[in-house]
Amino acid sequence: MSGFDLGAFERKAQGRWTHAFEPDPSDKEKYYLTVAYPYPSGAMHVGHGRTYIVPDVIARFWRMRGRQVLYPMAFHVTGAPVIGISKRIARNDEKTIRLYRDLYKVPQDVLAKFNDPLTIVKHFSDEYQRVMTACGLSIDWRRRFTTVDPTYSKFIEWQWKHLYEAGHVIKGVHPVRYCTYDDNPVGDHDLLEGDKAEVVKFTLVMFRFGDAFIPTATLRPETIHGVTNLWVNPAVIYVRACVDNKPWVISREAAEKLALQDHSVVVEKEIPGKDLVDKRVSHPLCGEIPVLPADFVDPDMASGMVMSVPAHAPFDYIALRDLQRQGKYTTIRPIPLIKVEGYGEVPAQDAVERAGITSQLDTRMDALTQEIYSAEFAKGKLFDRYGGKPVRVARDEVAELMTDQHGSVIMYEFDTRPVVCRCGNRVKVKILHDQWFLKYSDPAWKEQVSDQLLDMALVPPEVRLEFDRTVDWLKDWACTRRVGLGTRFPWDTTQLIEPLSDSTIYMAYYTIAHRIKTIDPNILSPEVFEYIFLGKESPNLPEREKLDAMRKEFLYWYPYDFRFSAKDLISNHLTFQIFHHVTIFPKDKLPKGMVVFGMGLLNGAKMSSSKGNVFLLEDAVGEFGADTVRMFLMGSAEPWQDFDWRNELVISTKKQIERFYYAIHEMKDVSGEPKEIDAWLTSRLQDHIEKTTAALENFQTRQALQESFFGIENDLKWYRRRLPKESNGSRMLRSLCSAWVRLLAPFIPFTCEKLWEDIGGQGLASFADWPVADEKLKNRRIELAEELLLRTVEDIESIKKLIQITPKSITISLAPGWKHDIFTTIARAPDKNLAIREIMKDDAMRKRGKEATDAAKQCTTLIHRLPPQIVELIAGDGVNELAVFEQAQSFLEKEFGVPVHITDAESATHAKAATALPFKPAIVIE
RNA sequence: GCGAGGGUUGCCGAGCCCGGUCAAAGGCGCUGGAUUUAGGGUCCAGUCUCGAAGGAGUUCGCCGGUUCGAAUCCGGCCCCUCGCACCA
Repeated sequence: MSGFDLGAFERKAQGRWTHAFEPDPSDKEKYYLTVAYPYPSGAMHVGHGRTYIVPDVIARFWRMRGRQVLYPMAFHVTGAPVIGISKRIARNDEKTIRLYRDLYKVPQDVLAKFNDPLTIVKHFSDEYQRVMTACGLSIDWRRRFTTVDPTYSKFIEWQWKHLYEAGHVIKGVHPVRYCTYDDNPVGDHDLLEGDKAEVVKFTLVMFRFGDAFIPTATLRPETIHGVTNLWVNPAVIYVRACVDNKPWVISREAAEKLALQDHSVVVEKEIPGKDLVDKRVSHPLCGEIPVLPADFVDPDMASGMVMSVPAHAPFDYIALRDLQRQGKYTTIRPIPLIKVEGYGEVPAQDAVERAGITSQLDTRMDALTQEIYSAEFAKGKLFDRYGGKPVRVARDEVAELMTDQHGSVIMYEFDTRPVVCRCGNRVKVKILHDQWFLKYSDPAWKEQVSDQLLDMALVPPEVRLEFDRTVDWLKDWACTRRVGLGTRFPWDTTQLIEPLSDSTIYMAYYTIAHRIKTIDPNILSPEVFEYIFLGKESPNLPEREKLDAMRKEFLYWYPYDFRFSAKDLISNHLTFQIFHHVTIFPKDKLPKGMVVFGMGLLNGAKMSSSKGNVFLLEDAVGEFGADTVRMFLMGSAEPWQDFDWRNELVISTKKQIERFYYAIHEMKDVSGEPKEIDAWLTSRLQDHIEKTTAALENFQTRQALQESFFGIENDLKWYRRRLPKESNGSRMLRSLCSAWVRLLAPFIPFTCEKLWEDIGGQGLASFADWPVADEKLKNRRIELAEELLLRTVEDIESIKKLIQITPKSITISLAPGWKHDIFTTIARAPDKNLAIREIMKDDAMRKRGKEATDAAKQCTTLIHRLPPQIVELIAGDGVNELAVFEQAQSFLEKEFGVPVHITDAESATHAKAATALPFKPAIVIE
């Protein structure tokens, strides 16, 4: 027998698989699955492994079931991340270098070339292909492409033409995080600090100040009626600036920000904050008020000036109180204007005093402010003299009034600060013009998507709700970028199509990817794609033969059957792709299903490359073997559940494969005559085949593995136990070997390829026929008999343990016929509680008296404890218990090493014998 | 805050949708035993509590309800994870 050597199996199979998984259209029914293609900016870890192995298992399963299976792969390289990475490497950023050199193990000479972003993606996409192949993924690599290929760009342009013509592409303005130093919008990954900050809309309330205006930013314009003063920071230098041709007094920072937000700003002169103290300002809605000094005023917050509402804002309240304690401004009184449940006349005072806050600098002040803000917004109502409306209504109304009549404008600002760019500069909010959007907010478009979702299979079913909510919630999506790699936006070639927006219908591109490579990109006009994908003829189409071949591929493969992706893509990619599909393709080419994955954990903690908490897939494959990695990942959780990689569990998985390997070798040449127990094993095998098949049809890899691996293994254990001492089984085991190897082939293909050869299988295991359960080989009666025996053995064991005597003999007494009658009557009774009464109406039973009622009660309990199918069988044809035990007598004597007697209860002498019930014989150990 | 998912016995994790088969699968860990076992392999047994007869008792985040009967259904509460956009 040859030894167990996963590495050798891998090398051998790889040789035989070359070009094996490159399907073309054929007469067979197709099965097309896709995964979200990777963005190759780093090495693969075991979490990626699962993402691609799950579809591979499914692909292999359907391939063995006779389908023509397409599993393609490509690389997504559009966008900005690699640009950032290459820049950081170019300037020798320590952290980045360490990540790539030490964790991803990029050789020094390769790393040196990483200042070019395309080199990075080239390097890692080659690595991806190498590692994916090492994992045994049955991918058609002929179709590999990247999203910056010129032909792909042509395809994207065609796609966008459709979107545009459908009216889904619109132009607008959009506030973004912006770094004035880099002169670019700032994405999450470019932030040093403040990634949680959100852009919020402030209303600038314009106070008249001599010939100028002082704008104060607020989220609560309705509180204008309660303003008692403005706050200015005396230590800050303010400026007088001409904003949109009107003089404003604002902080220096505010001047810069306003310039980014569609305002013309010309700074005229500086004004020290202290010079503004005690000046008077006015607003039509609150009259004339003074400007007071306060240290808490932050010049980097909006306009740098604050309107004070001491009755409703804790900061304002405390600042005013502190001044008044010094004997200043004692005539100013907070002006309450909102009634809110749970607070007194002056909510800010109430809250501050309740919390026992004494200082403006108390860290709880922000939380307190938030608390009052929320309470007033949710439950607050303005006093009748201010209109009596709920705050949530009044707020918008007042804002509108101010904008229309009192010169208010909107200013964008972050809700938390600071927000700092990687370059160290403060990030500001800029309004971008010429920003293009995909109009996902369009109700008609949404409805098309919702309709399509109804026709799609979603796995697991719980995600359907999440998809529905996402469609509901989606707003317009800014779909162009100024930096990054990608396809030029056709209506403004200075911009690029944003990476999520160029990855929505590429599953269709896979069908032609290998063929389109032979065509000059320059002739790929929209008409060409119109023909390939929609069958629309136009005059003078070039390369007609190639186009026809591509049209044929598309028609054969499309639509895809299932798309696999991680769960965090539901709120964007997975939903976007449906939007795009419904716009471009006819109904019969729309997606059919999606499978959504859970996340990966490493030793209980979230996997994260940036935190170094990853285990590289290539290392895992090298250390444990590809089959081990596959089987572990498939068996540890269902695809949609989170899984946890733990080395010690992986090691035991490897032992399991080894056990399987040797088990097959031990069984493959066995030649004994079949016995009764072979029929049992065969019958059970049919069940495992059925259940494994059903599980894989539902993408339950874990369940499938439980059935096909552990299920069969446990049956074999019982089987061996039941064999006579000298026997090692019958020749029937050979067919079990064949079925077992094929059942496991999708999971551990390398080992199975080797075993398939060893047991004389024809061709590749990867293309062998999937086992089919044979109804004729199922034998419920034998299974029931074995079940009875097994339960009795377990009972004997537990009694033996309890009584702790050395047994000299065991007597098994079977229940008499009349107890079987009772059992059957109760089992069939619709109401089991009334059945006893019915039974006791029978004369024969009544004669037995208490014995009969006891038996009836015990039967009722027993029936509730047995699985319903078994009860049904016992009550039906039943099982000849006497025959079962007589046949198993030598087995039982072998098991327990003492003589075993079998009697029927009526002829037994021991008192225990009376306790015998159907399917539960009395046991007497002496 | 909004949206989605989840809390099971030492751990991981089935089961809950379709209430009785559930003291609750499987794996891991631990304990004991067997084995020409190299102290790491394999096999067997045990692993909530009690029990010298296959049984009984208390468990499935917390509280309450429905039911002859609830880990499973309903209501409330607490806690955890993920997504919330211009980022792949």
